[in-house]
Amino acid sequence: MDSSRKRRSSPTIADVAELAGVSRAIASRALSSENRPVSADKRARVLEAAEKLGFKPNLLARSLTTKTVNLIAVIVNHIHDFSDLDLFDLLIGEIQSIGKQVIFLRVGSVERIEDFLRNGVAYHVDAALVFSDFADAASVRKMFRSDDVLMLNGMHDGSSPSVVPDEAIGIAEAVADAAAKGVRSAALVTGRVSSPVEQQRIANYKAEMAKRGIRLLAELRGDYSYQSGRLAAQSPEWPTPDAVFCTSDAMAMGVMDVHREAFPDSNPERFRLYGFDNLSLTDFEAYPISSIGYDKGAYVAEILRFLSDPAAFADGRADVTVPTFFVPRATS
Amino acid sequence: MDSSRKRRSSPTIADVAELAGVSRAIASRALSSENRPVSADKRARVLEAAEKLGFKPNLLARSLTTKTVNLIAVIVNHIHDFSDLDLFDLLIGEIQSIGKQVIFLRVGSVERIEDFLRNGVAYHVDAALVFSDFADAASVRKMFRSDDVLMLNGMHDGSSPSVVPDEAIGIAEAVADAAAKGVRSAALVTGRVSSPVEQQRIANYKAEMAKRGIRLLAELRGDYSYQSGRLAAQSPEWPTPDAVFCTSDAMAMGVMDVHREAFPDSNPERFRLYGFDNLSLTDFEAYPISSIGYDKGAYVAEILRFLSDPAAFADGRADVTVPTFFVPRATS
DNA sequence: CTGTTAGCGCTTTCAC
DNA sequence: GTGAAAGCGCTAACAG
Repeated sequence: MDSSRKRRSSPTIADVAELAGVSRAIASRALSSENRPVSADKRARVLEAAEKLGFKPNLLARSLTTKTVNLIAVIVNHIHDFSDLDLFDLLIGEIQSIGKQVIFLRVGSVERIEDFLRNGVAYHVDAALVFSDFADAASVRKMFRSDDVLMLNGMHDGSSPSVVPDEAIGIAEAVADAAAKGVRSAALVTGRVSSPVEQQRIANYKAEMAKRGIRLLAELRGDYSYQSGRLAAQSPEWPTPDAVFCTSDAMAMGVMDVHREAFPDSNPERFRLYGFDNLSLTDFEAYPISSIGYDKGAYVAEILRFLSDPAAFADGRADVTVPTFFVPRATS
Repeated sequence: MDSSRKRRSSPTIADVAELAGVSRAIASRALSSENRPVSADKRARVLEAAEKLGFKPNLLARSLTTKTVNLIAVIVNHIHDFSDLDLFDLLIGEIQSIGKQVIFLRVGSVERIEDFLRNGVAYHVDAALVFSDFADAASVRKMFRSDDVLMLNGMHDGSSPSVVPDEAIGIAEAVADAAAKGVRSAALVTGRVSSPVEQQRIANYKAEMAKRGIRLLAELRGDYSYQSGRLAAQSPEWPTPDAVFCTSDAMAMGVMDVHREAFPDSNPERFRLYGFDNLSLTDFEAYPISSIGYDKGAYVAEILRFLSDPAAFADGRADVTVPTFFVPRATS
């Protein structure tokens, strides 16, 4: 009579134990992925019972005792900030392959961060991967009550580790390529300068250009978007440089289209064009833009290394970098 | 002496209650978003204590009793299947705005689905949104032990509701546009025909073409990608049609590039070109492809309507549709 | 190896 | 209004 309790909701481990004729503890052990001590026959009985009942553990309940949820928060800006979709496809796949799940937090502004902080959703994740540059490490640690925060937005304080592409390498290669081809002057089309990554990127370009004796004729400010690239190219301040360096491929596409339009038959091109990000788009024939990229696999591998042992990762004091490289295409 | 327990981990509701000098039950009620009965002064004391301690409720523990986690699973294929990023940006934002979070499940194949089924991660979500066409409704319901499954992949059984763009409308408009411009013959470049959505899409094109007296000269099979569009256009079977209908914008881009290359000066174009998806890419000057799209806001609104009251949504027996429309651009 | 016993942090009866 | 107490489903001691 009492065995008919738990009518409608899904079977619990207690049901499995009862059916198998063992204690809950034994059932728990038999079902555990780790190798807990259980006699062979009881394990078999438990497994059979679980199968028969269609038992699925309640991971929330489990996490209450184990203090681990197998949930990773990925914090991004608006999603079109993903300069590279492939990266996230790879990342999510890899995270899943180590048995964890990804919970996406889209944080389009500083206020939203405050919002989450106040309402406290999605705490208790095992770790947080921060791509959004609206969040600093301290805020995120506070937000998730966790020290396992990996900064991927170019920011880092002393306490949280970070992984960043080493942009200096690719930029040096690109500028060297230009110099080798006789470029003496250039324009720089930039993105949101509020971002520390962007500031560093611009500084790298300037340093390399100075080193190679390339004169900076103008610095046009965009926002990484195609439209902002178009606007820059149409701006009255637009100079007549030997080369144009854009801090995003989308902006380079905009620049390219404006000039295709203005000088439909210009052949050879009026300037050498360099983008940044190495979007898969640049493999399209209409936008064969030389760019700067990095090995997504290596990058994700570092992230996974962090996830599988955050403490060890942080131990390596310095922030981890992944090298970038220049990818020549038709526009240079 | 005992008040110093709970040293390092985050404060629990018991800590708050203790500091406020009330019982845990009172603290729970005072902190609840619903209006539970608590005297004003105790509520104030609790709120103050919570603030002071930086208390954040453990949502997992809460969900153990409330049976609701405020977690929505979004199940996708590989991420580049997102024919439209904007959609997911919008979707995640909206879901967050109703206080829920998104957990992303990337399921690249049927085997992966089985995998999840066995390991049973991420159960107990409140609802699942299925974009992946590797999962049928029954599997997903089983997978999540939940009836609150919304099919967005074009599949549906009798039990789970669905939302789909009504492609017939936009396709009819596109074919009508072609017919009005004197198109008498056409080629069709298709995607993965294993997908039911694609099958329906193709059927729609054929029906409309028949209706308008447009002859189908060839049906080339691609996989939605740019490269497959290029391949189709280079195929020996490529006819000389008045128009080319592609079931994705990316394929149309590939077709366009191949022909730009083959006939650099062809002006007017040798055929009218129609894509599908209305990618934001088609706003780029280099790919001004006429396409078929739908209102993402309306689509997401329907999804949200489901999320806020799944039972009511399912009540309206029929599957919900969102109209598509033709978006003319330079290529038609 | 096994079962009993405590909880994890929170909400919710149910009496007062 | 309030608090004591009973769980939610699971795992982790601790004795046997």
